[in-house]
Amino acid sequence: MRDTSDFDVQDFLPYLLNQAAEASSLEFQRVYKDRYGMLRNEWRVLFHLGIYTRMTASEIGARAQMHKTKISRAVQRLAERRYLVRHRDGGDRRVEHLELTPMGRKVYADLRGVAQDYNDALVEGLPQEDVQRLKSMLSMLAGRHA
Amino acid sequence: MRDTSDFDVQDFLPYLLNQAAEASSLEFQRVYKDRYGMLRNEWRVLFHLGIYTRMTASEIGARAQMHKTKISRAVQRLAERRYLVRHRDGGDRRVEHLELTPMGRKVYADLRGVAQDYNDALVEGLPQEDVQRLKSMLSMLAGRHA
DNA sequence: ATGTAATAGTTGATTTTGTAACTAACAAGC
DNA sequence: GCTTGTTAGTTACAAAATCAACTATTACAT
Repeated sequence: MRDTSDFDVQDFLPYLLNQAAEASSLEFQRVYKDRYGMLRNEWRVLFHLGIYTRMTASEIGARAQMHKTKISRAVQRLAERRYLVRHRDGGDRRVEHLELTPMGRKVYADLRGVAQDYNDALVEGLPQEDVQRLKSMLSMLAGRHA
Repeated sequence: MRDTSDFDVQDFLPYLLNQAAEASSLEFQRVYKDRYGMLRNEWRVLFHLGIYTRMTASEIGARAQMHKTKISRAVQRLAERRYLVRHRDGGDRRVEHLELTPMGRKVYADLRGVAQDYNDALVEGLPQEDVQRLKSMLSMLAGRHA
């Protein structure tokens, strides 16, 4: 039934990572989708603005490793829903500073709470030390060498 | 600059997992794309057939956690390129047993080699024990939706 | 045997993403 | 001043994912 080689899909790290990422995102994804009709990229932008209060699209792109077109469209939809506003930059008229509206902050606060609970449930039962090691390995693999 | 809460994107496991998964898949993705014009779902199906020699679409779906439309379309393209063939089932005429052609096996062997090397490079420097623990944690996270 | 449900896999309509080209603004060299 | 290059962000079109509906076949209960 098995190939001669001992290499299995389960040994291939990118595959395992994708499986784990998809499975672990699924349930939470449903929350922001059902509750606010948001897409993943919109959630990511919202999350970043919730944490770093004021960012440009490029800054979000650099930090979240998202392509600028994804950000552009996510920002557009979040702006339509009045979850964020765009501010001009004093010196550089190409730049837009993004900030959550009070409504956007409310949505963020709600989802952050869900995310926190969800995250806690995910690592429940695992030793704190293992979780810490997992996170640092994932950060390393993600390429931001933490 | 930071929100009052101490919850960061980097603490949210699904986010970290997605970042790591995307980053770690990128380079390998380019190989099967550039070398064989394959998509990720096609690579996944090819990989499974390379390992388990003979599977139905449903079996692949169950094992790889892929939706049947993804598999259907991936199989279609792989069949067009003569990387696999479909065999009738003796008893059940709904079922198709899939198998790689010699050409398909050659492509699989090539890509498996690349995958192995790539995987080795990814975990290079990390203690064997840590890698094993990472894999088992990822399997756990991939396995159960909570 | 016959009606109903379930399963394998495909197809079509709509959404979402990805790639590349685009506009607008700034910056640097001459 | 001009030309050239770079950066911020948008838009257009093609590729792909998603979701639901569909065909064909088998299973199961009455």
